[in-house]
Amino acid sequence: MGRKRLQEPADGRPTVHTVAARAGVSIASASRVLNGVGGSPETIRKVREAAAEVGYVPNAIARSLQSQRTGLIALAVEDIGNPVYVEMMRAIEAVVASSGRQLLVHATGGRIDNETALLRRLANRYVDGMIVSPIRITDDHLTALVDSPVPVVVVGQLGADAGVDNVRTDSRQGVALAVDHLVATGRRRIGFVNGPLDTVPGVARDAGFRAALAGHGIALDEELVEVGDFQYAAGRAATERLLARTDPDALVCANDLIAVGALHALLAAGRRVPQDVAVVGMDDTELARMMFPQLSSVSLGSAERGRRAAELLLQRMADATLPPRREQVPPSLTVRASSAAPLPAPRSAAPGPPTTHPSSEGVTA
Amino acid sequence: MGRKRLQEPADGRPTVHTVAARAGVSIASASRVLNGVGGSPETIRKVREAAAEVGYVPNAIARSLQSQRTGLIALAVEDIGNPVYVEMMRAIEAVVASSGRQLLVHATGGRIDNETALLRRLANRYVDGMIVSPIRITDDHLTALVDSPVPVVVVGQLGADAGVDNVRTDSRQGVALAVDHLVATGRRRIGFVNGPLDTVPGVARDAGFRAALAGHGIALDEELVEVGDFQYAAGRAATERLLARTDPDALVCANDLIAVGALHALLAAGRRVPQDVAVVGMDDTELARMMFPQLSSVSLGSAERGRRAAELLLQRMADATLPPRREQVPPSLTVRASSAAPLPAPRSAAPGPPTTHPSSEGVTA
DNA sequence: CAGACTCCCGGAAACGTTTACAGCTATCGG
DNA sequence: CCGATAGCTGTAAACGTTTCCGGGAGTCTG
Repeated sequence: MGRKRLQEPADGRPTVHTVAARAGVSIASASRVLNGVGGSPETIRKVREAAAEVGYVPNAIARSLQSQRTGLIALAVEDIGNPVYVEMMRAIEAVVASSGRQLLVHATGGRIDNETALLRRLANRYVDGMIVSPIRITDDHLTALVDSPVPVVVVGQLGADAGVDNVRTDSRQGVALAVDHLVATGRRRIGFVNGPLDTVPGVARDAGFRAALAGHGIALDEELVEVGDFQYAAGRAATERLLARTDPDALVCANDLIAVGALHALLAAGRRVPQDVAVVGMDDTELARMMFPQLSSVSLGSAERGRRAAELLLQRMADATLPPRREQVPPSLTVRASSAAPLPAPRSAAPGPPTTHPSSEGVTA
Repeated sequence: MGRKRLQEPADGRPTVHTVAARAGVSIASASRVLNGVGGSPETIRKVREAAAEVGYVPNAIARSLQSQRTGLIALAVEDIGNPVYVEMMRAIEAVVASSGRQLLVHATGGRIDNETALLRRLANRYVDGMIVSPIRITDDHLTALVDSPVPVVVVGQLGADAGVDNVRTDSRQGVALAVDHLVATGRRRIGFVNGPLDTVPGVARDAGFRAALAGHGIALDEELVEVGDFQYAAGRAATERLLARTDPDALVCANDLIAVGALHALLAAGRRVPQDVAVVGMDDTELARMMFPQLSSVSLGSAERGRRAAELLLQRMADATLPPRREQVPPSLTVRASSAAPLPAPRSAAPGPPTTHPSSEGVTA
């Protein structure tokens, strides 16, 4: 029997050639048996035996090169420490798993170059598709998205002309829901703790806050606005700065992490929540329910956005010729103890539970 | 010019053949230029031009098949919603990134089959190495670990004979630190809210708790022990059950998520923390500092374990012949407001900050 | 000016798998 | 008893890249 190539690679790991040689059959037969397609009983026995003896395990890279698919899907988010991305990830994971694929997550740490590098690297066929949720978007970035070799779906705001599938929400309206609720329950000195203004969500929420106040005919006192990043520590520090110079009766926070920081700062400063200051967070993550008192929060439908993004991606992977699609998930407010109505003359419905009973499940607006 | 193969694959994406043909050079030259090694100025120009014109992007899978490496490292954890894994991930990420590789995370959801499947799939060369932190370990699992085609490092308890690199802590001693502290500050009816007893950390912490109490000559009242899973909701529910039947003056919790649940249940039941009940968490995550009052917590050095695991992995990837190594990171206790000494006659040092000043940074034991 | 050396290039093999194709044997139907 | 057919097998090509090797052209040295 003339062997045309090395049976055992330097690596030492067996290949299909090793198995075939040992079983005394061709690599084609070996491959067929190993894939469970075809083969006579005798061949099957021999190949199985040989494979077991040498401890054969197929090389997925080689298989992928041949089949042009890896069965892997990637999700890139900036901060995996933010529970909102965890919820999104879980929703995506469910869809992805049900399609028989596996999900891999990468945290970009908000470093834009990192995210672009990831796109260029992973998307070069290591994964069959990708979902990214950027908070900053540059042109370079957008280019990388558009001519990615594999399908990409974006979760977040993106221009209609971007030519990329995307699922977004309306966080301006989300902020408006919070403001409306606070105004309706008698609050007037409403503060706002936002994330960075060089991020897409940051500017949207800022605009939403200003518009909502104006809509109620309330003049905005700039002292009531603070900016940090989207983290707990920044939210706490920003709130401390804000409290040092003025006296709000409510705080709208640009996400739940910030809201938790604000709550901490308020309680540490001796303010009662919600009696003295009402707090409303955003994203409606598990964290909001974990606090005491539980935090009211505006849901931006992250799980739903994740689910839809995953579905869009699977569809596009099945048919690359689909036109770019945009979907939108509406925000909704869940009122909990941190903003239950304490001030005189709450005109709206939603009487809310007594603030001393924080285990209430909240009232969705 | 005789073209021997299809220049444009059905896929439509350009390959190095496309570029070479367009530039009028061989694929060898094209490849060299694209990798920045060799080539005359003229050739370089032509190839670069051709590549840009057709929008060439290299196929990483094919490259990996040739080079036998992907530059990717995977981390598998059970619950990415638990901040302890986020911290571990950040530490790992830092090491991995500094080696020029990229980290991918996979959440197994604690489903053991899922984790094994991941091992068998990813480890088949999609990644160059893998760090896993399982909470349940079966024989099947262990087998998959041991004869994985790529290096694997385990974060967590593993028998010395397992033959796999691993980094672990001593969570029995961790629980002991918490109990010692509580006893030293005058607590006697110390409760314990644990995770499932079919997990490795679950049994270790249970054993640690019993041993520590015995060490202080305190008889264990079984009514003071509750079990749930390692999540917030379970911690809260377990604490509610516990409070319904008995009356602890302190609670040790098997992780921070449980501790947060316990804190919520205590406050909702009208107990003062720490005056009526002291609370100590475990893992010392960011969450502990976010609470009000801030939670005392036993650090199990997750960041450090992550860092070391990553280093072990990189070493093994460089030299597969290394003998299996085991490293251990000691636990340490950080005392914060939730267990500051309120009961009479605290014999130990660590006077602790007044409980009304929760922004203290804590005292490390 | 001859020989040695450098540089660049193209052909071809290799990475490990799947699969189209053709040939062979054995069985079946007429 | 012979031709068709079904099932199995092996050869070889293909996936897209990198890289070894030999040859040719140009440059430098003596």
